[in-house]
Amino acid sequence: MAAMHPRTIVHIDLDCFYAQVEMVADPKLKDKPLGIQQKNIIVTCNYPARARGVHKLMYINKVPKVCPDLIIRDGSNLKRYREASEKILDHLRGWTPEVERLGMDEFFLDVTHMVADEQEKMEKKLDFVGHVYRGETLTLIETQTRNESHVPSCTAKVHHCRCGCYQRLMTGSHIAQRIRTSLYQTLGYTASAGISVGKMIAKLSGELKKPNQQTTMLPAYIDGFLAPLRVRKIPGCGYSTSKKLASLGIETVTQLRNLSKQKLIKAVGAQIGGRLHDLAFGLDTSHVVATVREKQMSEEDSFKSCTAIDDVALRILSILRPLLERVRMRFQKHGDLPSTLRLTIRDRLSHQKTEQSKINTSGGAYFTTRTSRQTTIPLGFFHPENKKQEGYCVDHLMKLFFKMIPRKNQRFHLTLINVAVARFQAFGGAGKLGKQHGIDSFFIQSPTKTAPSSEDNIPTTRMAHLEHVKHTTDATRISQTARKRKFKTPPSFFRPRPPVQCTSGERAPQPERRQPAEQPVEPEPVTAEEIDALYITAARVTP
DNA sequence: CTGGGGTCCT
DNA sequence: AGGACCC
Repeated sequence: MAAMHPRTIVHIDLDCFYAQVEMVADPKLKDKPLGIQQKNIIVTCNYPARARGVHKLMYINKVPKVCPDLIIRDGSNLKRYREASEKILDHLRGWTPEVERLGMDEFFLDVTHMVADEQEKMEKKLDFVGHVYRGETLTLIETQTRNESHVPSCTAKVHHCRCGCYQRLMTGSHIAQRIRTSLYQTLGYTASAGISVGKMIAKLSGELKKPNQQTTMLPAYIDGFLAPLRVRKIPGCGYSTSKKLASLGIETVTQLRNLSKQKLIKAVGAQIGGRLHDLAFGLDTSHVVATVREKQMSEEDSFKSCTAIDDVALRILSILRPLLERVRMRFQKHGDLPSTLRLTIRDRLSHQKTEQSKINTSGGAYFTTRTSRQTTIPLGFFHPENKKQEGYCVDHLMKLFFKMIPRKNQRFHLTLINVAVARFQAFGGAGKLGKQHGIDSFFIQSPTKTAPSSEDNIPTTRMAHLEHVKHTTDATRISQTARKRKFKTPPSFFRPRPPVQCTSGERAPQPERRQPAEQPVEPEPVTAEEIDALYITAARVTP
């Protein structure tokens, strides 16, 4: 008979990740209260700081009261955190290829095979290592069983699962311990872990004892553990879903269990409803999906106010540069390039009206909603040898911006700008080939365009102008100088060779998804008239 | 007066 | 393109 709980899943959660990265880099910080700041917020902090009352997502102005000597590090540049996360991911993959990353600091490992291997080769473990949920009960039962004395029937029932999961989880707890130890010894990071028979329950188990500890959850205790939890604790049941459930009078898992699947699905949709119903009973068959590369890359910046076009362009530029750098690094490593470029904004003015309706319908705090526009771009566009990509990108992004803020006179009040690239595809086989064959061989002139003129330098010129704008505030004067400038033919764009072959062999076959208009349409850079209009608008909008 | 990322579903 | 979720 097939085992009822065949898998062993380990969830690894790095302790206060950003803070730990800083502490590993600078051990002096280790025992002092440390907070990581982004904008006006302490996004995370180490445990000494937590002992003083600092917590995640705490406003910076609250800090002096609770912890005046908090050491603060700036966390707005995520580079080192990304790198640390990659190292950790690689390290974990050394133990098993079945590693799924969630965010930067959480990892699911399916260690079923490791457990099986170990059980074949070695003596079976006789004890758990680390915490076991309700382990006292367990010890009591074992002692009593050994002594053949009376075992209360209800308790005995509880830990009795004959499918073999008890032994597997015992082995799993040792594997988790070894992984955590090696993580600490090789990279210096501590983590908490949860060990159980499914992803959700492993994740929830790991939260029971932190930091730098681990907890195993035996199937017999799952139902009892889940019963009193708020539904909001269930991964996948977020703010919105839990509000919907609350409106039905459902706040705990027990209440959720008493709602029919039909009603649940009606309330929150088939996907989430179905999942949630199962999860309420601890039933979780979702697989650990090995993490491959990111499917999109983005950079964003938030701020109090951005109301002028020039400001938009400059902010876009400053976001764009590190993003392009990341695209280059990825291309060097994996030989793929993105073919989608997206601009996202948060505009106070344009969604002010919806704010009211949002409050009315959802009855809660409004979330400033984001608006985005995206465009397809020829694959070769992002090739490192395309020296003008920075300027071209600003062109595209400004066009996308004007799709969202269309009217010349329309005022706007941005509080966030995000630039993203997506739809990565293999380009030219590999990053290095470019040099061997001469980079020109990777580009073909777009057939929709006439040959590039020698004055194909508009973006560069305009970029220089943008840099100039940075040091001046007289928008009117800018608009006049801009108008005098003669803009010529739009720049040419590149197309890659006929596709070489996607390297995504490792991915499971996907349901056939139609690519939107694969022909890389001419991206249409901003025209001279539009640029003029842009500056005129800037002049009007600027106070 | 919630950061700066990401994923998948509708 | 937006919504909801995760960290």
